Amino acid sequence: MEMTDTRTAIMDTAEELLQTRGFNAFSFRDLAERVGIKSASIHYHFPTKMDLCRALIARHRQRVVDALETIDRESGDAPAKLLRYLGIFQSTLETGNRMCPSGMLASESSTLDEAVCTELRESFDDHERWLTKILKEGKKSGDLSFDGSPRQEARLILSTLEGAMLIARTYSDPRRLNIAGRMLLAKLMV
Amino acid sequence: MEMTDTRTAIMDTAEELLQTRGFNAFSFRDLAERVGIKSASIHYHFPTKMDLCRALIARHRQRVVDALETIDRESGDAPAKLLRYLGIFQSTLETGNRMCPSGMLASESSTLDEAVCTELRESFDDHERWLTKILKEGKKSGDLSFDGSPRQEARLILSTLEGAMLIARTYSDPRRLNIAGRMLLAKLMV
DNA sequence: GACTCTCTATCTAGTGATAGGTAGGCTACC
DNA sequence: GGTAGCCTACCTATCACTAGATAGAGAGTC
Repeated sequence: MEMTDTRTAIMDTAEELLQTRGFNAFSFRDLAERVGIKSASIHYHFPTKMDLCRALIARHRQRVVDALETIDRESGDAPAKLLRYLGIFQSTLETGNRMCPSGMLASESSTLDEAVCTELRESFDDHERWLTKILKEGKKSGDLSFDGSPRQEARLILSTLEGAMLIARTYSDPRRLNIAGRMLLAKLMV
Repeated sequence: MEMTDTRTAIMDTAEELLQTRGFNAFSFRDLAERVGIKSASIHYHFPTKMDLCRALIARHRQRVVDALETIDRESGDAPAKLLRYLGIFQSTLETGNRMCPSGMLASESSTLDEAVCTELRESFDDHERWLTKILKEGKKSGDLSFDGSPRQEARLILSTLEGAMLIARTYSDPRRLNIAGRMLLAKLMV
């Protein structure tokens, strides 16, 4: 019907395939069959597969930024915010054993456009900036305690969660991520 | 099967391509051109691509197990062993921005054989077993200190290193892994 | 109301390139 | 003379992508 509906359906389906299979492991035909159109029609909305990739990562970034702002607005102290942050990763993994889109693209980064890689790094930077802010906040208020710099601790948290997702997915066991997340949080609240 | 020179050359080249591009992002033709033979000849040594994948992961597992045994034999206390363990990951990343083979396959696991997935999980189990042993050892001797169970701490360490590799690779910056590794170690020696 | 023109969103049909894999032949060594 | 190792030549399937046609909606003109 409307351009927006189909475009959104393509992106939603592509995002699911990206998160479950990887960007190089689904074709425009896979996508088209699921959406219920022909593969040629996808090219009308996204001229090349890289255009689709750019759109996916841009939308994902925006959603993450929005989610983090919501956490800032609705949650209380730093530990509460971090707990909700963990929740994002957990619910991703629990929804069809999906990997974080950024993490998946990171593993395929050598096969992607430079423009996509830049956007991908900025996606990780979004997480890093927010975590750094929360860690500073928590240290100042005395709710969190850690030895490294907030920026380095932020990177460590993100690395751990991405790695835990990657491995938990291999075992199809979301509890692995859950336990890793809770341990991570416990170490910050000693 | 004999380990002829060609077979080894195929595996070495395939391993490099697996670690840099991913298993689904290189073809038998890519492989053949680099080795200096025709793609049909690769099928003589490895009938299918999955056979090649199985051989790669089996060899990788053996090498990891051997490397860990060497560390056990040559290194002193638990912190020294963990430091050398980190060195394995760092040198992998510093050699052409390579990802750990297991980590790369993990991201592609949904496109792999069940047999390969099983071997992949066992590969992670190898790390987990060794780390668990070292952590128990270090706790007993007082060289290491941590709150979680040795097994859970082992999983956390492996997750962090895999995730840090994944992200460091995206930035082409091995120092990110180095810093993550050193922070991880520092937290165990408080 | 009927006409034309344009735009959107899709289709059919096909491109050249490349994927993994196969059949059968050549050559050198035991 | 059998076999190991590699070759040429080819297969079928699929890839991202394109050209050109078509149906429908909307706007403006008469």
